[in-house]
Amino acid sequence: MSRRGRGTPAGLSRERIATAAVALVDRDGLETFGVRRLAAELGVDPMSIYNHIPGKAALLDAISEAVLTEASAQVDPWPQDWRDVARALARTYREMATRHPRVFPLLTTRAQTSATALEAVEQLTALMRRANLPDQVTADAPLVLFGFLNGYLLATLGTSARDSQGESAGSTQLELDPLAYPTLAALGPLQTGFGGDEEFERMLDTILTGIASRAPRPS
Amino acid sequence: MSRRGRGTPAGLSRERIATAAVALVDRDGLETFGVRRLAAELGVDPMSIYNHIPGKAALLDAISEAVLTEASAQVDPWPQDWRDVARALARTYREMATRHPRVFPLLTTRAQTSATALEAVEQLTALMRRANLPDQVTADAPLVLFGFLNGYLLATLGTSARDSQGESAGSTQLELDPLAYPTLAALGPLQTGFGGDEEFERMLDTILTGIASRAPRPS
DNA sequence: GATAAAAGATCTACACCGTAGGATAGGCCG
DNA sequence: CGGCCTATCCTACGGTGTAGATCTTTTATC
Repeated sequence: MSRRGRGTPAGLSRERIATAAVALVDRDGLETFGVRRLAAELGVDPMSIYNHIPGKAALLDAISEAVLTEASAQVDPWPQDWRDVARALARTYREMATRHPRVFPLLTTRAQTSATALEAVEQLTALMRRANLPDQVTADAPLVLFGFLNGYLLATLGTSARDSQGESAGSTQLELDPLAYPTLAALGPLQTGFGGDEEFERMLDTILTGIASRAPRPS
Repeated sequence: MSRRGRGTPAGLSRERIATAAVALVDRDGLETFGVRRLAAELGVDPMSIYNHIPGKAALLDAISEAVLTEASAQVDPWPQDWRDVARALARTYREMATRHPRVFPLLTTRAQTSATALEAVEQLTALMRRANLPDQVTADAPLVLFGFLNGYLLATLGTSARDSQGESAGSTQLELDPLAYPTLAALGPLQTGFGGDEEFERMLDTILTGIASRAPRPS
Protein backbone atom coordinates (compact mmCIF):
# COMPACT_ATOMS: atom_id res chain seq x y z
CA MET A 1 0.00 0.00 0.00
CA SER A 2 2.73 2.39 1.02
CA ARG A 3 4.87 3.87 -1.69
CA ARG A 4 7.95 3.30 0.41
CA GLY A 5 9.52 -0.08 0.91
CA ARG A 6 10.25 -1.51 4.28
CA GLY A 7 12.85 0.12 6.39
CA THR A 8 13.01 3.15 4.19
CA PRO A 9 13.50 6.15 6.45
CA ALA A 10 10.30 8.17 6.51
CA GLY A 11 12.06 11.18 7.95
CA LEU A 12 10.40 10.62 11.29
CA SER A 13 11.77 12.37 14.33
CA ARG A 14 10.55 13.29 17.76
CA GLU A 15 10.07 16.87 16.65
CA ARG A 16 8.18 16.09 13.49
CA ILE A 17 5.94 13.70 15.40
CA ALA A 18 5.24 16.27 18.10
CA THR A 19 4.37 18.94 15.56
CA ALA A 20 1.96 16.68 13.72
CA ALA A 21 0.45 15.57 17.02
CA VAL A 22 -0.23 19.16 18.09
CA ALA A 23 -1.89 19.90 14.76
CA LEU A 24 -4.01 16.78 15.05
CA VAL A 25 -5.20 17.56 18.56
CA ASP A 26 -5.91 21.16 17.53
CA ARG A 27 -8.09 19.90 14.73
CA ASP A 28 -9.85 16.84 16.17
CA GLY A 29 -9.53 17.15 19.92
CA LEU A 30 -8.02 15.03 22.65
CA GLU A 31 -10.80 12.45 22.89
CA THR A 32 -10.22 10.96 19.48
CA PHE A 33 -6.46 11.45 19.50
CA GLY A 34 -4.39 8.30 19.39
CA VAL A 35 -1.27 6.68 18.10
CA ARG A 36 -2.96 5.10 15.12
CA ARG A 37 -4.63 8.26 13.93
CA LEU A 38 -1.40 10.18 14.28
CA ALA A 39 0.41 7.53 12.30
CA ALA A 40 -2.23 7.72 9.58
CA GLU A 41 -1.78 11.47 9.47
CA LEU A 42 1.94 11.02 9.03
CA GLY A 43 1.49 8.33 6.40
CA VAL A 44 3.35 5.86 8.54
CA ASP A 45 2.85 2.60 10.38
CA PRO A 46 1.62 3.09 13.96
CA MET A 47 4.52 1.16 15.41
CA SER A 48 7.06 3.41 13.72
CA ILE A 49 6.22 6.09 16.22
CA TYR A 50 7.48 3.87 19.00
CA ASN A 51 10.96 4.12 17.55
CA HIS A 52 11.04 7.75 18.67
CA ILE A 53 8.55 8.00 21.52
CA PRO A 54 8.12 5.24 24.07
CA GLY A 55 4.33 5.28 24.40
CA LYS A 56 1.16 7.30 24.39
CA ALA A 57 1.90 8.98 27.71
CA ALA A 58 5.25 10.17 26.39
CA LEU A 59 3.45 11.34 23.29
CA LEU A 60 1.19 13.55 25.35
CA ASP A 61 4.25 14.81 27.20
CA ALA A 62 5.84 15.69 23.89
CA ILE A 63 2.72 17.59 22.84
CA SER A 64 2.58 19.75 25.94
CA GLU A 65 6.30 20.32 25.80
CA ALA A 66 5.97 21.52 22.21
CA VAL A 67 3.22 24.07 22.83
CA LEU A 68 4.87 25.31 25.99
CA THR A 69 8.23 26.03 24.40
CA GLU A 70 6.40 27.66 21.51
CA ALA A 71 4.87 30.03 24.06
CA SER A 72 7.83 30.76 26.29
CA ALA A 73 10.05 31.59 23.34
CA GLN A 74 8.35 34.93 22.85
CA VAL A 75 8.68 36.83 26.09
CA ASP A 76 11.50 39.10 25.11
CA PRO A 77 12.77 41.56 26.14
CA TRP A 78 11.95 41.45 29.82
CA PRO A 79 10.32 44.53 31.38
CA GLN A 80 11.79 46.14 34.46
CA ASP A 81 8.78 46.09 36.78
CA TRP A 82 7.67 42.78 38.20
CA ARG A 83 4.03 43.55 37.48
CA ASP A 84 4.80 44.03 33.83
CA VAL A 85 6.71 40.79 33.75
CA ALA A 86 3.81 39.00 35.39
CA ARG A 87 1.38 40.57 32.95
CA ALA A 88 3.54 39.72 29.95
CA LEU A 89 3.86 36.14 31.15
CA ALA A 90 0.15 35.82 31.75
CA ARG A 91 -0.79 37.27 28.39
CA THR A 92 1.67 35.13 26.50
CA TYR A 93 0.45 32.08 28.35
CA ARG A 94 -3.14 32.96 27.54
CA GLU A 95 -2.35 33.49 23.88
CA MET A 96 -0.79 30.07 23.74
CA ALA A 97 -3.85 28.58 25.41
CA THR A 98 -6.12 30.35 22.95
CA ARG A 99 -4.09 29.06 20.03
CA HIS A 100 -4.33 25.49 21.32
CA PRO A 101 -7.46 25.26 23.43
CA ARG A 102 -7.76 21.51 23.06
CA VAL A 103 -4.15 20.90 24.01
CA PHE A 104 -4.26 23.19 27.01
CA PRO A 105 -5.85 20.71 29.46
CA LEU A 106 -2.72 18.62 29.12
CA LEU A 107 -0.59 21.40 30.52
CA THR A 108 -2.62 21.79 33.68
CA THR A 109 -1.89 18.24 34.79
CA ARG A 110 1.82 18.14 34.03
CA ALA A 111 4.41 19.86 36.18
CA GLN A 112 6.40 22.22 33.99
CA THR A 113 10.11 22.13 34.62
CA SER A 114 11.49 23.06 31.23
CA ALA A 115 14.41 25.46 31.13
CA THR A 116 12.47 28.24 29.47
CA ALA A 117 9.62 27.98 31.97
CA LEU A 118 12.02 28.07 34.88
CA GLU A 119 13.82 31.06 33.46
CA ALA A 120 10.58 32.99 33.16
CA VAL A 121 9.78 32.34 36.80
CA GLU A 122 13.32 33.23 37.73
CA GLN A 123 13.01 36.61 36.03
CA LEU A 124 9.75 37.34 37.80
CA THR A 125 10.94 36.40 41.26
CA ALA A 126 14.24 38.21 40.82
CA LEU A 127 12.44 41.47 40.08
CA MET A 128 10.04 40.94 42.97
CA ARG A 129 12.94 40.49 45.33
CA ARG A 130 14.62 43.62 44.06
CA ALA A 131 11.35 45.46 44.70
CA ASN A 132 11.65 44.46 48.36
CA LEU A 133 8.61 42.25 48.45
CA PRO A 134 8.70 39.81 51.34
CA ASP A 135 10.40 36.59 50.32
CA GLN A 136 7.41 34.51 51.29
CA VAL A 137 5.19 36.52 48.98
CA THR A 138 7.71 36.20 46.19
CA ALA A 139 8.02 32.47 46.67
CA ASP A 140 4.26 32.05 46.60
CA ALA A 141 3.61 34.31 43.63
CA PRO A 142 4.27 31.87 40.78
CA LEU A 143 2.00 29.28 42.30
CA VAL A 144 -0.79 31.81 42.77
CA LEU A 145 -0.40 33.24 39.30
CA PHE A 146 -0.18 30.01 37.33
CA GLY A 147 -2.68 28.30 39.54
CA PHE A 148 -5.17 30.99 38.65
CA LEU A 149 -4.20 31.00 34.99
CA ASN A 150 -4.61 27.26 34.65
CA GLY A 151 -7.97 27.16 36.37
CA TYR A 152 -9.42 30.23 34.73
CA LEU A 153 -8.26 29.37 31.23
CA LEU A 154 -9.47 25.81 31.65
CA ALA A 155 -12.92 27.15 32.46
CA THR A 156 -13.14 29.76 29.72
CA LEU A 157 -11.55 27.74 26.94
CA GLY A 158 -13.60 24.67 27.79
CA THR A 159 -16.90 26.42 27.18
CA SER A 160 -15.94 28.92 24.51
CA ALA A 161 -14.50 26.12 22.42
CA ARG A 162 -17.95 24.59 22.11
CA ASP A 163 -19.94 27.67 21.12
CA SER A 164 -17.42 29.77 19.21
CA GLN A 165 -20.19 30.85 16.91
CA GLY A 166 -21.38 34.40 17.56
CA GLU A 167 -18.48 36.79 17.32
CA SER A 168 -20.16 39.58 19.24
CA ALA A 169 -19.32 38.45 22.76
CA GLY A 170 -22.38 36.21 22.76
CA SER A 171 -21.47 33.05 24.71
CA THR A 172 -24.88 31.75 25.70
CA GLN A 173 -25.91 33.46 28.92
CA LEU A 174 -26.97 30.99 31.56
CA GLU A 175 -30.62 31.58 32.37
CA LEU A 176 -31.11 32.04 36.10
CA ASP A 177 -34.25 32.08 38.19
CA PRO A 178 -34.30 35.59 39.73
CA LEU A 179 -36.36 34.33 42.65
CA ALA A 180 -33.93 31.62 43.68
CA TYR A 181 -30.75 33.59 42.94
CA PRO A 182 -31.57 37.30 43.13
CA THR A 183 -28.00 38.53 43.41
CA LEU A 184 -26.67 36.42 40.58
CA ALA A 185 -29.55 37.48 38.38
CA ALA A 186 -28.89 41.12 39.17
CA LEU A 187 -25.20 40.69 38.45
CA GLY A 188 -25.84 38.92 35.19
CA PRO A 189 -25.53 41.99 32.95
CA LEU A 190 -22.02 42.58 34.29
CA GLN A 191 -20.77 39.27 32.94
CA THR A 192 -20.12 40.53 29.47
CA GLY A 193 -17.86 38.49 27.30
CA PHE A 194 -17.09 35.40 29.34
CA GLY A 195 -13.48 34.65 28.63
CA GLY A 196 -12.96 37.94 26.85
CA ASP A 197 -10.00 40.28 26.98
CA GLU A 198 -11.34 42.86 29.40
CA GLU A 199 -12.51 40.20 31.80
CA PHE A 200 -9.11 38.58 31.73
CA GLU A 201 -7.35 41.87 32.45
CA ARG A 202 -9.63 42.54 35.42
CA MET A 203 -8.93 39.09 36.86
CA LEU A 204 -5.23 39.54 36.33
CA ASP A 205 -5.32 42.90 38.09
CA THR A 206 -7.10 41.28 41.00
CA ILE A 207 -4.42 38.64 41.35
CA LEU A 208 -1.55 41.09 41.08
CA THR A 209 -3.21 43.44 43.54
CA GLY A 210 -3.52 40.58 45.97
CA ILE A 211 0.15 39.72 45.64
CA ALA A 212 1.24 43.35 45.98
CA SER A 213 -1.00 44.06 48.93
CA ARG A 214 0.50 41.37 51.06
CA ALA A 215 3.70 43.39 51.08
CA PRO A 216 4.37 46.17 53.59
CA ARG A 217 4.24 49.67 52.13
CA PRO A 218 7.46 50.58 50.33
CA SER A 219 8.99 53.68 51.89
CA MET B 1 -21.15 -17.55 36.22
CA SER B 2 -23.50 -15.03 37.71
CA ARG B 3 -25.58 -16.15 40.64
CA ARG B 4 -28.59 -14.32 39.28
CA GLY B 5 -30.67 -15.46 36.38
CA ARG B 6 -31.34 -13.29 33.41
CA GLY B 7 -33.48 -10.27 33.92
CA THR B 8 -33.31 -10.53 37.67
CA PRO B 9 -33.03 -6.99 39.05
CA ALA B 10 -29.55 -6.43 40.42
CA GLY B 11 -30.64 -3.40 42.39
CA LEU B 12 -28.78 -1.13 40.03
CA SER B 13 -29.58 2.55 40.06
CA ARG B 14 -27.94 5.72 38.92
CA GLU B 15 -26.94 6.53 42.46
CA ARG B 16 -25.47 3.12 43.26
CA ILE B 17 -23.53 3.19 40.01
CA ALA B 18 -22.18 6.67 40.70
CA THR B 19 -21.08 5.70 44.20
CA ALA B 20 -19.25 2.61 42.98
CA ALA B 21 -17.68 4.62 40.17
CA VAL B 22 -16.32 7.22 42.57
CA ALA B 23 -14.86 4.50 44.77
CA LEU B 24 -13.28 2.82 41.76
CA VAL B 25 -11.67 6.01 40.47
CA ASP B 26 -10.46 6.82 43.95
CA ARG B 27 -8.76 3.45 44.12
CA ASP B 28 -7.45 2.85 40.60
CA GLY B 29 -7.39 6.26 38.93
CA LEU B 30 -9.00 7.74 35.87
CA GLU B 31 -6.67 6.18 33.31
CA THR B 32 -7.82 2.62 33.87
CA PHE B 33 -11.42 3.50 34.66
CA GLY B 34 -14.01 2.20 32.25
CA VAL B 35 -17.46 0.77 31.88
CA ARG B 36 -16.30 -2.81 31.92
CA ARG B 37 -14.23 -2.51 35.06
CA LEU B 38 -17.03 -0.73 36.83
CA ALA B 39 -19.45 -3.45 35.81
CA ALA B 40 -17.07 -6.09 37.11
CA GLU B 41 -16.83 -4.22 40.39
CA LEU B 42 -20.61 -4.22 40.65
CA GLY B 43 -20.86 -7.88 39.68
CA VAL B 44 -22.90 -7.01 36.66
CA ASP B 45 -22.78 -7.17 32.90
CA PRO B 46 -21.23 -4.08 31.29
CA MET B 47 -24.30 -3.37 29.23
CA SER B 48 -26.55 -3.27 32.28
CA ILE B 49 -25.04 0.07 33.16
CA TYR B 50 -26.44 1.54 29.97
CA ASN B 51 -29.94 1.02 31.34
CA HIS B 52 -29.27 3.80 33.83
CA ILE B 53 -26.58 5.94 32.27
CA PRO B 54 -26.41 6.64 28.55
CA GLY B 55 -22.68 6.32 27.99
CA LYS B 56 -19.20 6.81 29.35
CA ALA B 57 -19.35 10.59 29.13
CA ALA B 58 -22.54 10.62 31.17
CA LEU B 59 -20.85 8.27 33.61
CA LEU B 60 -18.07 10.79 34.17
CA ASP B 61 -20.69 13.49 34.59
CA ALA B 62 -22.39 11.39 37.24
CA ILE B 63 -19.10 10.94 39.06
CA SER B 64 -18.32 14.63 39.25
CA GLU B 65 -21.87 15.42 40.19
CA ALA B 66 -21.66 12.94 43.04
CA VAL B 67 -18.48 14.28 44.59
CA LEU B 68 -19.59 17.87 44.15
CA THR B 69 -22.91 17.46 45.92
CA GLU B 70 -21.10 15.53 48.63
CA ALA B 71 -18.96 18.62 49.14
CA SER B 72 -21.52 21.40 48.89
CA ALA B 73 -23.84 19.71 51.37
CA GLN B 74 -21.66 20.68 54.29
CA VAL B 75 -21.35 24.46 54.25
CA ASP B 76 -23.85 25.28 56.97
CA PRO B 77 -24.53 27.61 58.65
CA TRP B 78 -23.38 30.52 56.52
CA PRO B 79 -21.10 33.09 58.12
CA GLN B 80 -21.97 36.78 58.02
CA ASP B 81 -18.80 38.20 56.47
CA TRP B 82 -18.16 37.54 52.82
CA ARG B 83 -14.53 36.68 53.47
CA ASP B 84 -15.57 33.97 55.88
CA VAL B 85 -18.01 32.61 53.34
CA ALA B 86 -15.32 32.57 50.68
CA ARG B 87 -12.89 30.88 53.05
CA ALA B 88 -15.45 28.30 54.10
CA LEU B 89 -16.27 27.57 50.49
CA ALA B 90 -12.63 27.27 49.54
CA ARG B 91 -11.78 24.98 52.45
CA THR B 92 -14.73 22.72 51.85
CA TYR B 93 -13.89 22.55 48.19
CA ARG B 94 -10.30 21.69 49.00
CA GLU B 95 -11.32 18.99 51.45
CA MET B 96 -13.46 17.42 48.77
CA ALA B 97 -10.56 17.58 46.34
CA THR B 98 -8.25 15.99 48.90
CA ARG B 99 -10.70 13.20 49.55
CA HIS B 100 -10.97 12.47 45.83
CA PRO B 101 -7.73 13.62 44.21
CA ARG B 102 -8.11 11.37 41.18
CA VAL B 103 -11.68 12.46 40.55
CA PHE B 104 -10.91 16.14 40.88
CA PRO B 105 -9.55 16.70 37.35
CA LEU B 106 -13.02 15.87 36.08
CA LEU B 107 -14.51 18.81 37.93
CA THR B 108 -12.16 21.35 36.40
CA THR B 109 -13.40 20.64 32.87
CA ARG B 110 -17.12 20.57 33.56
CA ALA B 111 -19.15 23.72 34.15
CA GLN B 112 -20.88 23.42 37.49
CA THR B 113 -24.49 24.56 37.45
CA SER B 114 -26.00 22.38 40.15
CA ALA B 115 -28.47 24.03 42.51
CA THR B 116 -26.23 23.68 45.57
CA ALA B 117 -23.25 25.16 43.75
CA LEU B 118 -25.30 28.10 42.53
CA GLU B 119 -26.68 28.71 45.98
CA ALA B 120 -23.21 28.85 47.45
CA VAL B 121 -22.18 31.47 44.92
CA GLU B 122 -25.42 33.34 45.52
CA GLN B 123 -24.67 33.54 49.24
CA LEU B 124 -21.18 34.82 48.60
CA THR B 125 -22.18 37.49 46.13
CA ALA B 126 -25.15 38.61 48.22
CA LEU B 127 -22.89 39.31 51.18
CA MET B 128 -20.35 41.08 49.01
CA ARG B 129 -23.04 43.35 47.67
CA ARG B 130 -24.27 44.14 51.15
CA ALA B 131 -20.69 45.04 52.06
CA ASN B 132 -20.80 47.68 49.33
CA LEU B 133 -18.19 46.13 47.11
CA PRO B 134 -18.42 47.36 43.53
CA ASP B 135 -20.74 45.19 41.49
CA GLN B 136 -18.08 44.42 38.92
CA VAL B 137 -15.77 43.10 41.61
CA THR B 138 -18.58 41.01 43.05
CA ALA B 139 -19.48 39.61 39.68
CA ASP B 140 -15.87 38.68 38.99
CA ALA B 141 -15.14 37.18 42.38
CA PRO B 142 -16.48 33.64 41.88
CA LEU B 143 -14.55 33.25 38.66
CA VAL B 144 -11.34 34.42 40.28
CA LEU B 145 -11.82 32.27 43.35
CA PHE B 146 -12.77 29.03 41.68
CA GLY B 147 -10.41 29.61 38.81
CA PHE B 148 -7.58 29.77 41.31
CA LEU B 149 -8.89 26.84 43.33
CA ASN B 150 -9.16 24.59 40.30
CA GLY B 151 -5.72 25.43 39.01
CA TYR B 152 -3.92 25.34 42.33
CA LEU B 153 -5.55 22.14 43.53
CA LEU B 154 -4.92 20.49 40.19
CA ALA B 155 -1.23 21.27 40.54
CA THR B 156 -0.82 20.22 44.16
CA LEU B 157 -3.01 17.12 44.07
CA GLY B 158 -1.42 15.96 40.85
CA THR B 159 2.04 15.73 42.34
CA SER B 160 1.27 14.92 45.95
CA ALA B 161 -0.85 12.00 44.81
CA ARG B 162 2.26 10.35 43.39
CA ASP B 163 4.61 10.71 46.35
CA SER B 164 2.32 10.71 49.35
CA GLN B 165 4.95 8.78 51.23
CA GLY B 166 6.79 10.87 53.80
CA GLU B 167 4.28 12.37 56.21
CA SER B 168 6.61 15.15 57.36
CA ALA B 169 6.01 17.63 54.55
CA GLY B 170 8.60 15.89 52.42
CA SER B 171 7.40 16.14 48.83
CA THR B 172 10.59 15.75 46.84
CA GLN B 173 12.22 19.14 46.49
CA LEU B 174 13.10 19.96 42.91
CA GLU B 175 16.86 20.28 42.63
CA LEU B 176 17.78 23.59 41.01
CA ASP B 177 21.04 24.84 39.66
CA PRO B 178 21.86 27.91 41.81
CA LEU B 179 23.93 29.39 39.01
CA ALA B 180 21.18 29.31 36.41
CA TYR B 181 18.35 30.21 38.80
CA PRO B 182 19.82 32.12 41.76
CA THR B 183 16.55 33.60 43.01
CA LEU B 184 14.60 30.38 42.82
CA ALA B 185 17.39 28.56 44.58
CA ALA B 186 17.46 31.17 47.34
CA LEU B 187 13.71 30.99 47.69
CA GLY B 188 13.69 27.21 47.83
CA PRO B 189 13.70 26.92 51.63
CA LEU B 190 10.50 28.96 51.77
CA GLN B 191 8.60 26.37 49.82
CA THR B 192 7.82 24.17 52.77
CA GLY B 193 5.04 21.69 52.36
CA PHE B 194 3.98 22.02 48.77
CA GLY B 195 0.22 21.70 48.85
CA GLY B 196 0.11 21.92 52.63
CA ASP B 197 -2.40 23.71 54.84
CA GLU B 198 -0.38 26.84 55.62
CA GLU B 199 0.54 27.31 52.00
CA PHE B 200 -3.08 27.04 50.98
CA GLU B 201 -4.17 29.60 53.56
CA ARG B 202 -1.53 32.06 52.36
CA MET B 203 -2.67 31.69 48.76
CA LEU B 204 -6.27 32.09 49.77
CA ASP B 205 -5.42 35.25 51.69
CA THR B 206 -3.69 36.60 48.62
CA ILE B 207 -6.75 36.02 46.46
CA LEU B 208 -9.16 37.52 48.97
CA THR B 209 -6.89 40.50 49.49
CA GLY B 210 -6.85 41.07 45.77
CA ILE B 211 -10.62 41.01 45.60
CA ALA B 212 -11.04 43.27 48.58
CA SER B 213 -8.42 45.77 47.45
CA ARG B 214 -10.17 46.50 44.21
CA ALA B 215 -12.94 48.06 46.26
CA PRO B 216 -12.87 51.67 47.50
CA ARG B 217 -12.29 52.11 51.19
CA PRO B 218 -15.46 51.58 53.21
CA SER B 219 -16.24 54.69 55.26
C1' DG C 1 34.76 -2.36 -0.89
C1' DA C 2 33.14 -6.26 2.00
C1' DT C 3 31.03 -7.50 6.21
C1' DA C 4 28.96 -7.11 10.54
C1' DA C 5 26.12 -4.51 13.51
C1' DA C 6 22.79 -1.18 14.70
C1' DA C 7 18.63 1.36 13.89
C1' DG C 8 14.34 2.26 11.90
C1' DA C 9 10.02 0.80 9.52
C1' DT C 10 6.72 -2.64 9.10
C1' DC C 11 3.63 -6.70 9.91
C1' DT C 12 1.16 -9.63 12.89
C1' DA C 13 -1.21 -10.57 16.96
C1' DC C 14 -3.28 -9.97 21.57
C1' DA C 15 -5.92 -8.14 25.12
C1' DC C 16 -8.86 -4.59 26.02
C1' DC C 17 -12.23 -0.89 25.20
C1' DG C 18 -17.13 1.45 24.27
C1' DT C 19 -21.40 0.23 22.71
C1' DA C 20 -25.17 -1.21 18.98
C1' DG C 21 -28.55 -4.91 18.40
C1' DG C 22 -31.00 -8.67 19.87
C1' DA C 23 -32.54 -12.45 23.00
C1' DT C 24 -34.42 -13.54 27.67
C1' DA C 25 -36.53 -13.16 31.89
C1' DG C 26 -39.30 -10.92 35.83
C1' DG C 27 -42.73 -7.45 37.49
C1' DC C 28 -47.01 -5.10 36.68
C1' DC C 29 -51.56 -4.11 34.98
C1' DG C 30 -55.54 -5.50 32.28
C1' DC D 1 -54.55 -15.67 32.42
C1' DG D 2 -52.23 -12.58 28.56
C1' DG D 3 -49.63 -8.65 27.21
C1' DC D 4 -46.48 -5.09 27.93
C1' DC D 5 -42.43 -2.96 29.96
C1' DT D 6 -38.19 -2.77 31.87
C1' DA D 7 -33.83 -4.50 33.45
C1' DT D 8 -30.42 -7.80 32.67
C1' DC D 9 -27.45 -10.36 29.84
C1' DC D 10 -25.11 -12.20 25.42
C1' DT D 11 -22.96 -11.56 21.13
C1' DA D 12 -20.47 -9.02 18.02
C1' DC D 13 -18.06 -5.06 15.70
C1' DG D 14 -14.81 -1.68 15.06
C1' DG D 15 -11.55 0.69 17.57
C1' DT D 16 -7.40 1.12 20.88
C1' DG D 17 -2.27 0.63 22.79
C1' DT D 18 1.57 -2.00 22.23
C1' DA D 19 4.69 -6.48 22.62
C1' DG D 20 7.41 -9.44 19.43
C1' DA D 21 9.26 -10.87 15.26
C1' DT D 22 10.70 -9.61 10.54
C1' DC D 23 12.68 -7.11 7.07
C1' DT D 24 15.44 -3.22 5.13
C1' DT D 25 18.34 0.48 5.22
C1' DT D 26 22.08 3.07 7.37
C1' DT D 27 26.30 3.14 9.88
C1' DA D 28 30.62 1.42 11.73
C1' DT D 29 34.73 -1.66 11.36
C1' DC D 30 38.22 -4.12 9.16
